[in-house]
Amino acid sequence: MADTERRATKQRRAVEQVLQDTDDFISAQALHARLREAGDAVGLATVYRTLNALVEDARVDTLRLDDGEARYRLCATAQHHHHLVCRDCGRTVEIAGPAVESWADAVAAEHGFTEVSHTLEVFGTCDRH
Amino acid sequence: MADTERRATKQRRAVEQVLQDTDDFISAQALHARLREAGDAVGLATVYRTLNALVEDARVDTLRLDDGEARYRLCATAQHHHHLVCRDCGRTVEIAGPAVESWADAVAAEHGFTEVSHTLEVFGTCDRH
DNA sequence: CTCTCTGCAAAACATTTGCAGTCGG
DNA sequence: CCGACTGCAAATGTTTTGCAGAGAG
Repeated sequence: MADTERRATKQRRAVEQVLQDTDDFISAQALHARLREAGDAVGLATVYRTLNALVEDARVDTLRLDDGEARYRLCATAQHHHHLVCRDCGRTVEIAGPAVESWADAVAAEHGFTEVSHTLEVFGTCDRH
Repeated sequence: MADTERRATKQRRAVEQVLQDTDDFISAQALHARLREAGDAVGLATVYRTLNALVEDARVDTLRLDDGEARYRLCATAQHHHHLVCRDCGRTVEIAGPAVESWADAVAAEHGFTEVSHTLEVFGTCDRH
């Protein structure tokens, strides 16, 4: 059920288009709203379904903030990376942290943990809004 | 509203007791269920209210997983730290990562970000369940 | 044609809130 | 006593799902 063939429908393309045009993380609700303004009448349920499919295919990243709303963003690179997100304007920069990766692995191994993975997000206020 | 005096009620003590007895992260729902089994009839709303109060007072940590359920855990130390969580048994180890802290600050500054904060959680499979 | 995908509305959840009554200090 | 705290139920907000119909291949 991972890469089962997926149809190229109008609404799927519309969702991907919005993601493409958005450099920052966007919530499903916001994405849906944007589609409506753009004239594309895509159902909210479809937006969720499409988003979940994309996440499953590892084509988008998910970010869970404390407000209970999940944010989605198209992955620029398929490889593992982190994000530097502006608290105010939402601008996002993809960052790599080689040192962090190995540190996490090391610490985990030290405690007898294997199959290590991790999540790391950096937040801040950017100067040029 | 931060450290406004807080009353020591039976239900508050019950919630803290469960947290005390739980070394791992636990969801509000699970905590509530555990209270019920224990005979303490504490309302779910009260559990949430108490948990939020504790978070506000920085006495517990919050962790948002991808299942949309927030997990809570009593802080061992008041200072900033991260967690190494076992995917299978939920065992949690508090870890410190001085290098990560400074790295995050540096990278953020490099991109013109200030007021930097971050979240970092490490997951893995621990050998001794 | 067939079988997946979509829309809509209802359902399912987690969490919050309004309010009257309770109880700690 | 007084006001903060609680319980319950209703309200909220997000995400999921059931089902009949639409459209891609």
